[in-house]
Formats: sequence, C-alpha cells, structure tokens
Amino acid sequence: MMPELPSVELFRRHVEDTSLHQPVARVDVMDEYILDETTPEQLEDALTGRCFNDTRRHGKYLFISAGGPWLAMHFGMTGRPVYLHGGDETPEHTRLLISFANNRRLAFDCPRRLGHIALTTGMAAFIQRKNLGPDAGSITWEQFQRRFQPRRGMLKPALMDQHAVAGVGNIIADEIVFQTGLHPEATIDRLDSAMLHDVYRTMRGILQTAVSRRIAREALPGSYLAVHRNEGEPCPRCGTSLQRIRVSGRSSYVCPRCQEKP
DNA sequence: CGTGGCTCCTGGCGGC
DNA sequence: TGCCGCCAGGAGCCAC
Repeated sequence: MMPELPSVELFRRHVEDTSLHQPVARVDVMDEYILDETTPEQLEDALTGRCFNDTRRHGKYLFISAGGPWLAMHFGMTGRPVYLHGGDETPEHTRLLISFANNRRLAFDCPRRLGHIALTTGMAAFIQRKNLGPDAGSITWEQFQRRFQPRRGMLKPALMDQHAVAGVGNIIADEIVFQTGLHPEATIDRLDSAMLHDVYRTMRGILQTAVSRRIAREALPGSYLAVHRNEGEPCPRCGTSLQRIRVSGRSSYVCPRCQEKP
C-alpha cells in the first residue's frame, strides 16, 4: 500500500537477498517498450555470463550491479521484481526475464508498462543525467534547505519533484503535509525556516517508519493518513471527514480541519 | 521558474 | 452482460 521509496527499498532487499552471485544464463526481453536507451542485444551482451554482485537504491530507482554494467530499474506505478524458483510460473506481465544458470529467474513484472529499465556504466552518471535530487531517505537538512528554501511553488508538488528530492510520491507527500499540519497547496515561500525543518523531519520519520514497518510486515500506524485514504473517512487526528481534492493534477486527501487551506 | 494540461499504459471498479 | 468513464503508488513534455 505505501509505495514509492519504501517499496523500492523493499524491492532492493528482495533482489539483494535472492539474485546475487549466480551467473546469468540468458536474458529475454518480452517487451522492448520498457527499455530506456538500450536494446535487447545490448542487455544480453552486458549481462550474459556475469553475476549480479551489488544493489543500491536512489529515490525510486533500483540499481543492480553486474560487476561493471549496472541495471537501473524504475517501477512506474505497478512494477515489481520477482525472483522465481525452478517451477514457479512467471508473472503474467513479465517484461524482462533474466534466467540464471541455476534455473532460477528474476522477472521484471510491470502490468501498466510505465516502468523502465536502463543500462548504465555507473550510478552517479545516471543520476546526474536524470537530474535526480538527493535521495529522500538520506538527504541532509542542509541539502533539503538549499533546495526548498528558494522555491516559490506549492509544497506538495515540490516534495514530489524528483529533481528536488528523489523518492517521495503521491501518498507519502500527502502524509508529510498531513503530519506537518500543512495544506498540500501551502506555498513554500510562506513557510518559515522552523516549519520547513518540520517538513524535513516529518519526511524522514515517515520514510523510516514505512521502510521498517514493511520489512517487519506490520501495518502502518493508525495515526497515518495513508491508512485512511478514502473520501469521507474520519481524519485519524480529529475525526472530521477527509476530502479528496486535486492538486497539480494528482489526487490528494486532506483533513479540512487539520490542514487549513492557505 | 511554476503550473496546468496533456500524454504514455493497463486493469479494476462502479454506474447505467 | 457490455460499454463507458473514472481512477490508480509515475513521469515527461509543452504552452503559457
């Protein structure tokens, strides 16, 4: 349910725990559409015979090292990596299938085809080319302040701007503004430094909680807005009916009482 | 620079 | 049952 950076971190751990140190026997691209600036031939040449040996995450991107070349995976709204044992059936919407010499496979399952996979020689260069901001899970207050202080637009779209900070999506952005007691349409230039720091601190706390809860397979705290993301459901803080509004083209759930419209 | 609107894509759901 | 519009955890592009 809680997606975005926490899901990708979970995906990373899944790949890290299952897919390293096994020679790649073959690479099947079922759907070229999801390839980003690469071809099935290039992927096959780069990976066949090699072993994955490291995984990293930056924002919503998962990087998998093949000891030289790196895969960069983005999961769109519905993608996920799935490690399969011998008899396991490949997921219905597998777009890329990497088969290992030990008869196991790593599938890139992506029903809506909004995810993509790139091949790169290095993470840093890739991040720079995509102009991604610092990872939301490790950005420092100084970095955050430097990037957000000068902005003039609305808070929520800024939090979701991957060029500003990488990893926050629609649900977490809603959660951040809710827990900070701000409206998603609050403008950044009207926040004082203490309030901006509160946004930063809240963001870090939510990401940490979401990652640790998902790994422990526990639910998010009931005090979280994300748990009550339905129009008309009571606000977990004050009981007022939640509203669904549209902010910069995306659905936002807000408590009209706790989050005063600017 | 910021924003609104459009695009890409597929699947699920509710309404008629 | 079928069809239709709307919705969904993402993001790029373009016009203003």
